[in-house]
Amino acid sequence: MATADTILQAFDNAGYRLTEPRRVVASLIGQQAGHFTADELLASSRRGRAQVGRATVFRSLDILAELGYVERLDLPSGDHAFVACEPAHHHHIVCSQCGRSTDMPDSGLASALRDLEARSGYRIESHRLEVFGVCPACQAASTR
Amino acid sequence: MATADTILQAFDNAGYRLTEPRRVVASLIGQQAGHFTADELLASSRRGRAQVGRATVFRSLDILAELGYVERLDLPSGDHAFVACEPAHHHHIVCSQCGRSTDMPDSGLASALRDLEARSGYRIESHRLEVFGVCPACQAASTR
DNA sequence: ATTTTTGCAAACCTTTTGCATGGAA
DNA sequence: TTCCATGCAAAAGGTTTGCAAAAAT
Repeated sequence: MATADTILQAFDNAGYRLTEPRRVVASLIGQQAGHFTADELLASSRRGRAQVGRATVFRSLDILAELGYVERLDLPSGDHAFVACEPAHHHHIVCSQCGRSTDMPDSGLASALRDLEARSGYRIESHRLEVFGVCPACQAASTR
Repeated sequence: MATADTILQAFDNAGYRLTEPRRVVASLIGQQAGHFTADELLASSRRGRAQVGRATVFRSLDILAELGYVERLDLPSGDHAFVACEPAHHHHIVCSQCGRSTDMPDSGLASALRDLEARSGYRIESHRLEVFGVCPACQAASTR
């Protein structure tokens, strides 16, 4: 998962200026345990001393999503959320209890898609897989 | 894909009353070639003689999504759309040109997920796969 | 008769935008 | 100094809700 530092660097490398609000956003994202909404990020900035405007939060998340350090997630509830992640194609498995997400190994999905491509006749351009479940830690917690 | 009749029956079987607006919505959905938004459905009702209120369109789509005759789709553009479908677990492959969607065979996804479950330690509860590409017909059309 | 459903309009929420000010390079 | 970024507040979508009237059972 991308850390605050990694995210800051990402802004820099992509030619964006390193501003105070962006430092704050980077740090806030680094602190999120699981997925978070734009509003939650905004709220947590308001809880601290370093405040950031609503528009800036959205603008920053936009950029980071573009750069791949954050990914948009559509939760089963219909809410839109984000998770911090590495900028490479991958999928997430999201814990439905704690919201934490793990990058998942491809586990045969790629070959399944090639198979599908051949069978369906579609030329596949992109895909999106979201898996929801209960993570090991939450399973352990509920057994206890 | 669910037809207008199938959808009407679905309302009935689930204990909802068969009203004129619901008939109209069912028929409009039956006419959609590919995916459609709530607003598009509303607009197409306005084009015809049979009008339906905005709220009713949303309420009907809610019910049908619940019953599984329609599925919510998150397009790569970020828009929310729906597609008519059969009420069984399945995935869609959506044409990025014409918007039509086909139910796709499972093609190894299930086993890939079992593998993932074993490897990640998560207890998988649900998943969501959306595949986007160009359908055979649109490929042919662009070659021509 | 009773209960559900509708339609309208207002309320809501989330996200975007215009624009003048402030800050980074 | 120049250009980018911020923050505000307003606008814009899209979706939901309260409520009285209308329709289905």
